[in-house]
Amino acid sequence: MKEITSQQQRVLDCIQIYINKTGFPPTRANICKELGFKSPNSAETHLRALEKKGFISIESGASRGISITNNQERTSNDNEYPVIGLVAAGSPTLAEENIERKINCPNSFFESNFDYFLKVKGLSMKDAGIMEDDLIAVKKTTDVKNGDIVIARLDDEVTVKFFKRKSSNIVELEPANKDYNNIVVNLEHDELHIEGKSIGLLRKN
Amino acid sequence: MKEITSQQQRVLDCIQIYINKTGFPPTRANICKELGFKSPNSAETHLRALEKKGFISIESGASRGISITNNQERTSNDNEYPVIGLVAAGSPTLAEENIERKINCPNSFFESNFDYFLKVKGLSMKDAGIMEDDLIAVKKTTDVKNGDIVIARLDDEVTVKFFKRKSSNIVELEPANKDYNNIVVNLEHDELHIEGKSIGLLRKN
DNA sequence: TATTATACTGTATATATATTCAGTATATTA
DNA sequence: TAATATACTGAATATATATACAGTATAATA
Repeated sequence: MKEITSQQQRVLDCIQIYINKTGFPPTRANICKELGFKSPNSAETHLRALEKKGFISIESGASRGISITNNQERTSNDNEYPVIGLVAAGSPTLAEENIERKINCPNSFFESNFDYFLKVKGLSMKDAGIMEDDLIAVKKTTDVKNGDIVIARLDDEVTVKFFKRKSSNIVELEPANKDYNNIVVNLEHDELHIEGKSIGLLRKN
Repeated sequence: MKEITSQQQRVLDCIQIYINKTGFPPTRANICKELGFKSPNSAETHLRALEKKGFISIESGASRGISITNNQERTSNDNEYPVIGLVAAGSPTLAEENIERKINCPNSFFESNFDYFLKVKGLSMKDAGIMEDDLIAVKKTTDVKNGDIVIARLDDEVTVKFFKRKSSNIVELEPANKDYNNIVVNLEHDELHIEGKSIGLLRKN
């Protein structure tokens, strides 16, 4: 996010105030009237500058097609949670390219704090009520107990399963669907990375 | 606030969703496209009806000059949604004694507005990923389509099922669990009251 | 029975609006 | 020094949009 000039800030404020007051964004002419400009092109150029700097987005051709972008600063706010979709092999889960979108959600929404939403692929946890495209609230931790629903990484593939420690060296990842088999992991040979555990679920019909 | 018809509700929802998605209200043409109308006047007349009933206000002459009226109910509890547990026979669902607690949640959390969370009892919708003690986000409406997950009241008992209209008089309430049977309702003899439909789900492990 | 509300299609049009082009001027950067 | 960003005025225009008008049809209400 680049620097904003004082005039551009005035225009940005004007847009926000107008939306708060009326429920819809202003036209170029509205902005001119509010700020005392005499040409609609004054507003236009400011809007284009704000768009270029990422403060707003403008839908081409649409009247009043201005929307204020929720920028990174607001995102770092404590209740914008990223939604992680398909995780590219080898890339860290929370890498930029894996973030599908963000969801605003109160911090104390689930029983415990969590770090991101994971979009579920497949039906391997169907009998635990976890369906395709459900969003799992994931808490990043390696402190997992038997019976926890964990997000595990095996050979660059991310999977959601029940966690079951069989012995000091053997861990089983157990699906909740009889069409799938348990994944037996021997920690001596295979690298198992526990990304975190599920502490809740969100579904949008 | 007068009664709203199902079509008017669809238009109102469409406006809210459009605003959530784009940041600004739709034009008449936008609404037509979303809802399949072929004439802009279809949208226009619905908008005028919604305005007359107080659900929206329209600024004359302004493009996209629609704003959704925040009525008293919505204003009083900003985003505190009640959790409804066991519903006492014969009592209205949202009666004080049925409210277990409240959950703070952004208004635009699910795709559409909703009215309360219903705590699920039993496993009759297990194969749809709805488990015991899950919280269903319920939108109060009688405008339901085949395949919708509806909250229905039959003989003072509240149940969550798939909705399936078989004929003008026959409605089937279909569980998502082969251990349960369809409930066939003959509207001539039995009284079926649709409380609303599920628009999302929340689970806390 | 007439009236009103709902729910549409289809056409037409005045005007609201975005957007381009032509200028002027100042300050900053390469 | 040339180029670029900022900050405007003023005029012109294609088109996006609200809105009226003419219909059709059904259901509810007085």
